[in-house]
Amino acid sequence: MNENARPLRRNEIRAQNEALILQAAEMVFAEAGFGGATMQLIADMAGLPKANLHYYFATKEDLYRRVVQNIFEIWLHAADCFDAAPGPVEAIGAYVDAKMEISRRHLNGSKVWASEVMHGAPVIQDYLETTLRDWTAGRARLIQNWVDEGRMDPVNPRHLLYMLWATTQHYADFGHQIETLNDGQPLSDAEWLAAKESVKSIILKGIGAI
Amino acid sequence: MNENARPLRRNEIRAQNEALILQAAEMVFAEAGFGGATMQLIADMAGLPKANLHYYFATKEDLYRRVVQNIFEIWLHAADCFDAAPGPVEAIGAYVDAKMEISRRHLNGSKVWASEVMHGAPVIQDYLETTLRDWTAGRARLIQNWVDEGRMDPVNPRHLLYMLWATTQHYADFGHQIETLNDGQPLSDAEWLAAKESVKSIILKGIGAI
DNA sequence: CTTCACCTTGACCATACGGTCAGGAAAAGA
DNA sequence: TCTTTTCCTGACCGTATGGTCAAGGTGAAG
Repeated sequence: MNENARPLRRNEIRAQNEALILQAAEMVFAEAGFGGATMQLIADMAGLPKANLHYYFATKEDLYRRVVQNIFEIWLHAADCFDAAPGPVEAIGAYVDAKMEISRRHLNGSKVWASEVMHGAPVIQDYLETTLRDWTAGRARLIQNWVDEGRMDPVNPRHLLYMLWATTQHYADFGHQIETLNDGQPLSDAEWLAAKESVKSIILKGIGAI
Repeated sequence: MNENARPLRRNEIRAQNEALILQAAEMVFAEAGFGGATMQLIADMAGLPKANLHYYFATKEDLYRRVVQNIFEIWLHAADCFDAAPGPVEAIGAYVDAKMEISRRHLNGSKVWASEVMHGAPVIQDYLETTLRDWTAGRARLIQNWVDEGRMDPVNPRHLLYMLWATTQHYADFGHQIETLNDGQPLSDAEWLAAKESVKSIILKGIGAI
């Protein structure tokens, strides 16, 4: 797999192979689910012998856990723009943009994440109960402040967050359905833009922020 | 498959066992995914020997297909209220109500459906390309009419439909996450009502229908 | 009662899966 | 150079899975 003539250094080898395996695993887990995924398939996808996977990741669960944690990090990071913004319009607008971009750029990761939660979060339950719970509480308070300041309608902050998650995540998880309804064509750049704008405008108007 | 001349008692046995198996299968497929589900587990859940499952459903795929088709019927049926309504407010309001009820009453079915679509719709791709495509085109036209008549803002009908699907489906598929963020408690009747009203009011206001 | 189609199930089978391991190759360190 | 550490992998193993089957049970039609 290493076409460059230059021999790789130790830490380079490890980093490269782990990344290769994680990428292949993300794809296979997204397409087949945890139960349907096989180490052999991931190995083939990564172009490595199966035994080599077990050298870097002891078990299938370990590998899966790493994939889930990776996407969780990205998912949570999209929240940064939420804090930097001066008001609901900018915050929610930027958040929708960021999450739509995740749905588009990390399609497989998004699916793995959805699958994990859907099956009861067997490996990241603790994250949900700590990191995510804290994050959500903080953002709900922020939204409540905007409500109290009269900058938007008195909506339930949690249900608004769920709506943001749902609408943006949908374009990844149900991307296949959307593509089928789009005459089998993936959404074009323009259509992605239209989707983003549609989501943003309906929600922002819906909560009385514009 | 149905023989009309067959004595009633026999039919009852078959109907009862098929229903039992389908219910158990729906639960196991929802919790473990297609790949993670095992016939043995479904059999145990149904209180029948494994070989008996294979008497009624030749293969795991057959059983899975039946589960998916069942929920698809229910899912599509929720559209009825869409047509009977005189305008966007009533139609979308009733549709959200119906779909939220499905998320609540058919939680496992909803998850199986989501999982099926997420993994590329291996068994119901033809439904997506025929029944669903037709249904969507019809509803999109209806919405466009309302737009043309000035009864709502000029939103993209398809993205509005995706938003309706996403927001309602989310309460099933990500129900575990929502429950975790709700201090580990399932949503109460009041909270389900609040969720429904929240979704309806934000979307209806967001599209300028109220 | 006899017959016959339908239902039931323990035991069994081939396969594929996750995981292991011994031993060799290659880089790093001395 | 020689030694140590890390990396690589074909061959292998125990187990669990989807699926089969033959033998026996059961309701009801004739």
